[in-house]
Amino acid sequence: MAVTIKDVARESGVNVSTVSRALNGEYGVHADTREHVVAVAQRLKYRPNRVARGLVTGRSHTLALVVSDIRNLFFAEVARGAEDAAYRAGYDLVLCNSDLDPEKQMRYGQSLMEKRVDGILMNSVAVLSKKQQEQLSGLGVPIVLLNRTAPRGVFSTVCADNEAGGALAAEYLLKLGHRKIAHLTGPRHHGNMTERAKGFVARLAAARRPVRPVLLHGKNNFQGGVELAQKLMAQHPDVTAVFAASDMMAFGTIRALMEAGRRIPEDVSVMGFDNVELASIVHPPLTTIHQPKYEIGQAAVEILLRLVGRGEHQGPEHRMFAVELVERQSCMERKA
Amino acid sequence: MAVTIKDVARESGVNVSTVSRALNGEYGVHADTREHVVAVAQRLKYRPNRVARGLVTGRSHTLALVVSDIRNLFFAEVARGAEDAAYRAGYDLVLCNSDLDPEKQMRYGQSLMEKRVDGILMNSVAVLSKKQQEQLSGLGVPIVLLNRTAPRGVFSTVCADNEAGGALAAEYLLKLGHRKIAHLTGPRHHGNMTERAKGFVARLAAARRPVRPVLLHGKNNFQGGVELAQKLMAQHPDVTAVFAASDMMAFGTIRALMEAGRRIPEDVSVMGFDNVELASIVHPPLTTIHQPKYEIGQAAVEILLRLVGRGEHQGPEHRMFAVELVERQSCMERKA
DNA sequence: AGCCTCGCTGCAAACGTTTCCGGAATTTGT
DNA sequence: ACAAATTCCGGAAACGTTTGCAGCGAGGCT
Repeated sequence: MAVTIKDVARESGVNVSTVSRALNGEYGVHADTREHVVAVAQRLKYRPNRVARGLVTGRSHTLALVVSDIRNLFFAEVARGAEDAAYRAGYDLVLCNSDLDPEKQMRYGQSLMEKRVDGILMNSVAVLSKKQQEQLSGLGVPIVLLNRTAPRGVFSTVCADNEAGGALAAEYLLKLGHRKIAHLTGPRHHGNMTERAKGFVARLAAARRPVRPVLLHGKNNFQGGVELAQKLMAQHPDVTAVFAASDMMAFGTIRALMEAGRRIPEDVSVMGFDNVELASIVHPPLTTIHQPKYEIGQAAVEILLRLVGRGEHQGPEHRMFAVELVERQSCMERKA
Repeated sequence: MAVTIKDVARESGVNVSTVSRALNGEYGVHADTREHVVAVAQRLKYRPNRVARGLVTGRSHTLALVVSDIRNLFFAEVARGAEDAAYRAGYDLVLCNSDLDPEKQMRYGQSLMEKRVDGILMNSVAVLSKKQQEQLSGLGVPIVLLNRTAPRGVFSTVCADNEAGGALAAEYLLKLGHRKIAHLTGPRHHGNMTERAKGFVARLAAARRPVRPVLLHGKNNFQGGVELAQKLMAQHPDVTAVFAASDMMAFGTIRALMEAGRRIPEDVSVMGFDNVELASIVHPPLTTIHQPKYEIGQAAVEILLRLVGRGEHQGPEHRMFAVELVERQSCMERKA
């Protein structure tokens, strides 16, 4: 059915090896024959079978992206950055949704291994046991993580400066005069969010008049924000500012607060983290910490590509992106 | 390095063909030997090389999803549905972002072909020329489209009942007593949106007192909504209701209208289409037409799987999902 | 003029599977 | 007990490439 390299060889009167060399731009083939061969190949509409090629070369020219859920705006943005970079390099990207389920994550690892993907881009290995992590790193395929909680030295990482972001938020809220402050964050041991919390409380503690925020853990999505905000109002009705660990959580808290009759930002200031597109759309427009999501995805595959380039993965690489505060209308000075 | 089927064969004292049969659950191998072989395979942690398998079977157990942009919430949701279905069937999904660029779309087609993907899930072929469409369908791989504008009989399709959705919107606005109505839609010849418009104007025309809406074309995103709304206010300041062809466009129009001092829904009612998660989050919560995005993705790969099952693609399949109106707070009765 | 080198090409092995085919061993039928 | 049918297994080809090796002719060097 499909036209193979043999057809091209027969049609152009040379050996398949010559065809291969001619088409792959290798040295050692006469200009004339090369020209002739490519002409024939074009005429026959020859398309090399990459599966066969992969079998002998050992590379599949495929990368994988394992995230918890592509519907999460953050990951969608990362995915786009990653895919663009992969496309430019002639690689393609298989998408996996793990829901942070350890079992699913390991199954993906195995399956991707069997497919001989050249590299894996992974959300996080925080939910995995030490043994599972070793199993993953022992797969022999370079892995870059989107946070840096993992044991250094084994996985590469690329992420935003979450800790600095948390500090930025703290500074801003402090500057506005807030003293009763809450931080609503994701599950315990969530890599990136843990760092945000760390930077946040550290900076608050380092203030001239230190403040200790109330800290609540919950789900990292809209509903989680709603629930935590309700809990917060019940337990600490006097807080005047809340920093949510993601924009989606911030949207949820805003919703819950407004439904309870609080005005944003007059009664309580709310900050997010991520700066997803909707942060500027929603009302009130959300003050948040921007992290370069697209660039993170892009950088991750660049690292991956470099790693597959030099065969046995040498030292892992690490890259961290700066974050910045983007001020909108969800925060204001504490009323005197 | 990696353990192959030969290692398993040697270690368990049988031929590779027997190992293959034992592991793949084929008939014709004694229960005892099978048991022994799988035990050895497990001990050696044997993982079959799917590339090699793919070479001989001709199937890669890989599907592809090509959408314009995964950051579009609609596609993210579709992608998740598709990936879940693929995962269950042991397939994986490669992600492609076409930006609706014809050249990029064709390059993806070629590349996916070379990788021998078993099926392709594609956003739309509306931007492709007739010749390009034929080229795609001639690739020999089943393709299912996410709209039904394509020449029937060649591609399979799955989509929501866009036309009915448009009609639903019209009915609702009519019921609320609106007479000055606008429809803000995407580019001309955008498959799904064209149908929405069709259903919308048809239903308005069929009313007891027919109304002819003003129709504006623009970009299908937030910014497009903003621009069209501004244009609308300049040209037709008297409209009391606008139906945007997507939620993102609706968000944009709401933003533009509010910035111009119009109140939603008191001064003008706004409807969307899609019912993305944020439709309920935003203020005011958006009245919109719900379409089952996750299920669409899911159904699409189910069709694909069926198609690859029966070798030469028989007749293409078509599937259409019902839509429904979800009423929130962005619309109200026209003031008397 | 002979030898070496070098550029070009063909041959064949290899990558790791699946699967067709045939043979041996075992069971069934009469 | 013998032919026939059946079950189980090994040999080998095939899938479509890449690539190491060797051959061969031509040209440059001494």
